[in-house]
Amino acid sequence: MQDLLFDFISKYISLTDDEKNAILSLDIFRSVKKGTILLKEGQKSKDSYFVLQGCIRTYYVVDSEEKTTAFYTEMDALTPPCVISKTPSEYYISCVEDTILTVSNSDMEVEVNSKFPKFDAMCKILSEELLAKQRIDFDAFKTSSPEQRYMNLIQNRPDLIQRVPQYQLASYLGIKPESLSRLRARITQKK
Amino acid sequence: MQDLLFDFISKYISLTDDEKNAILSLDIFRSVKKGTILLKEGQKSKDSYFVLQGCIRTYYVVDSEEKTTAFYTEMDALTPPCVISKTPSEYYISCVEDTILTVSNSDMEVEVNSKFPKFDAMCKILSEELLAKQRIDFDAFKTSSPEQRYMNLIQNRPDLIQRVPQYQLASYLGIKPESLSRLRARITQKK
DNA sequence: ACAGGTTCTTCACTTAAGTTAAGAAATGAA
DNA sequence: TTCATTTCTTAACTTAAGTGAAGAACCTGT
Repeated sequence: MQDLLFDFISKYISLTDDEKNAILSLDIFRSVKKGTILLKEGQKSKDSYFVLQGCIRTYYVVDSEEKTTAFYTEMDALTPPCVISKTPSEYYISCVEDTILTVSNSDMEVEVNSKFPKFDAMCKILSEELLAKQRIDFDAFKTSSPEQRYMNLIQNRPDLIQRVPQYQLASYLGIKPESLSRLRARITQKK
Repeated sequence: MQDLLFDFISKYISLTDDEKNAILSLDIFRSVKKGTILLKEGQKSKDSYFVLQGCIRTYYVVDSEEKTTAFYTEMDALTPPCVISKTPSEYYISCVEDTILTVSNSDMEVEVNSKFPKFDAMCKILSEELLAKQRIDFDAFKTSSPEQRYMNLIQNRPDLIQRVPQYQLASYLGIKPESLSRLRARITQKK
């Protein structure tokens, strides 16, 4: 399992065995059951996540309605905004499937980064890449209709459509579950 | 003018006079006229921008129609995704108003960052903060209707409504200019 | 001040999303 | 397996956004 993490890291920096052992000694691997809530609205947290297997989602509760804003699957990293801003979380994080992930808190990261400067360099590159990637996702969302967004999803993350409930997908696409249902019917008609 | 830049930097790190002079010697300040296009679709670029005064916008051209996705005003930093991915730009950047900004290319940054490690640290913090901020903006966009988005804009960036043409604001809100016009009429009715 | 262009608003009409409600299908636990 | 709960679909109706077209308001440069 940890090989998945090291494979990912090796795309950015190369680690010595010593460094790998230092990471392993942190005991950051966790296995969590479907439905587990990792973070609640109002909670403070210093934890960042990296998904090795499975799927987690972030959602807000507005007027007692869930609004899913993101899904994180294999090789996705998530540092909740509340960790950066040091304020209570605005949203929930829960497991869509049984999931294996790493949990690292920001104190640990400060320590590892000061011991291994190249790890710090990797984090910088990673967050710059994520910033650019997220910007492009945001732009694509803004400039397209719900139907186009759904088509994009089929193209770019076809697995999500299978592994995630429709009502969660709907708010991820910025619409209601009924609209997603209709939209899907419309598309299969066209073919 | 440069004081604005140093005031901004001082929120993150403190600079010695030597360091300030090193930055000034890079000759990064530019004054650009309204309408100037800083980056075109298809171009490659290594330039990042920091707006000291004025306003610039990013937009895509889809079916010969402009889709504005972001506005950058005083104290906003912009590193286009194409600089990170090292691929041709997908979008345009142009000046909404006469604007004073800094232009720094990624080679320069590598050099400055290796000379002044604390500058590198600032960049890391900045991109993490921007990532979190942008995530929150994206979530807010997804979970609200065009009307709510417009109300949010009045709250959070009232200046934009004054200084930016309506048709650019419309696509920024994810709708057509005609819809924005109606939406505004609807709101003034309600009051 | 004027002409030409750009930008904004309005209208009538079309299309799609929101809402409410009901029932079908799938899932999970006992 | 069965029952209860959750999730998904369908339908009728309401509301708002997209479209096409026209004219008003507003710059901007000469």
